[in-house]
Amino acid sequence: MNRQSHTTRTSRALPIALLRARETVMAPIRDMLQGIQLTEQKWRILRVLDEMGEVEQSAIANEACLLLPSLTRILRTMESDGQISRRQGSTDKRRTMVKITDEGRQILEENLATSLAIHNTIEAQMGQEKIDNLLDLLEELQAVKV
Amino acid sequence: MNRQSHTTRTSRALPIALLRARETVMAPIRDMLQGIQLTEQKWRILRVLDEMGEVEQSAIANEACLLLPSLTRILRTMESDGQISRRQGSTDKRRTMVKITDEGRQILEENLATSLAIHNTIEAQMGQEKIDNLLDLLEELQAVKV
DNA sequence: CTTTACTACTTAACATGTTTAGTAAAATGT
DNA sequence: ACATTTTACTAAACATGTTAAGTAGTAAAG
Repeated sequence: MNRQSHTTRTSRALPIALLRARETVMAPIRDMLQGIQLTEQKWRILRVLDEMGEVEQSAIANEACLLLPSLTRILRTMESDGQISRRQGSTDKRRTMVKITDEGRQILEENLATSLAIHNTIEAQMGQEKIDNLLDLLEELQAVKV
Repeated sequence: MNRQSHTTRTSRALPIALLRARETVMAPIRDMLQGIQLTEQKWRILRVLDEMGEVEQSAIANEACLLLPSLTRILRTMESDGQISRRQGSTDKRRTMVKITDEGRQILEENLATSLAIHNTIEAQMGQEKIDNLLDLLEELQAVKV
């Protein structure tokens, strides 16, 4: 009995395929981030905050794919590093409202060129059409109810 | 000046889009794994070993997207739990050859049905054609040189 | 109005991710 | 043969992932 008789090849299993593809894309981004003392997670948080404005932590957790316990710790250091600011919610005092600071926004701007260059390298090899197609499929997969 | 003027929307950024899609797919798989005291990483290792037979650790790390230091620790507990076995390489004594045990294979077999059911749920909602298309694009992205 | 549930976090503990440094074996250069 | 470099890991330190438990504020039910 063949080894693959009872499971799908890992290269055709969605979770592993998504992970491997992501590793390819992240490798050069991680190189960029190492130069500016920022982790992948902090970069994601800055981008989400830049996009969403002032939001509560649960919203960041959802958008940036982080669990609240991780977020609590990460935001603590980002606040003391001056990249984000926090305040208690005015109507609902359970909530902590977070926004990006000018310093945080500056980090994004300083690394925009590198970030775009990485994206362009990938696009040059796969073609814009396929990238768009892939992004559409990923958005659709993300919306599936499981 | 609009907030999105200098960056791509995060939903159209490959790293975040890949991560979010993966979270959707992994959620029910994590539920399954919690019932059998197995982490996502150990599940991935078992699947890779089942597919590849006896291989060195570096090969597992590549295929399962784990770094060697993580793998060292994880395999230590998997060995003591009887899910894998290790031996020193015969020709090259630097290598550690790893293979899945019958007990490890049994874990895969016991959870195959659940794993397939999850895949089928997703396929039912997106359609097989789109899933195949997505997997093709992911394999292609994975092969890009960055 | 009070009790009960629920929500938005925080804390703690342990597993894994990630980087740097170290070790032993193998390959390479001279 | 010898020194040098490379390879395949392992160890340690710190950040993050993940689960379970706890806290305070809010909403719902009676």
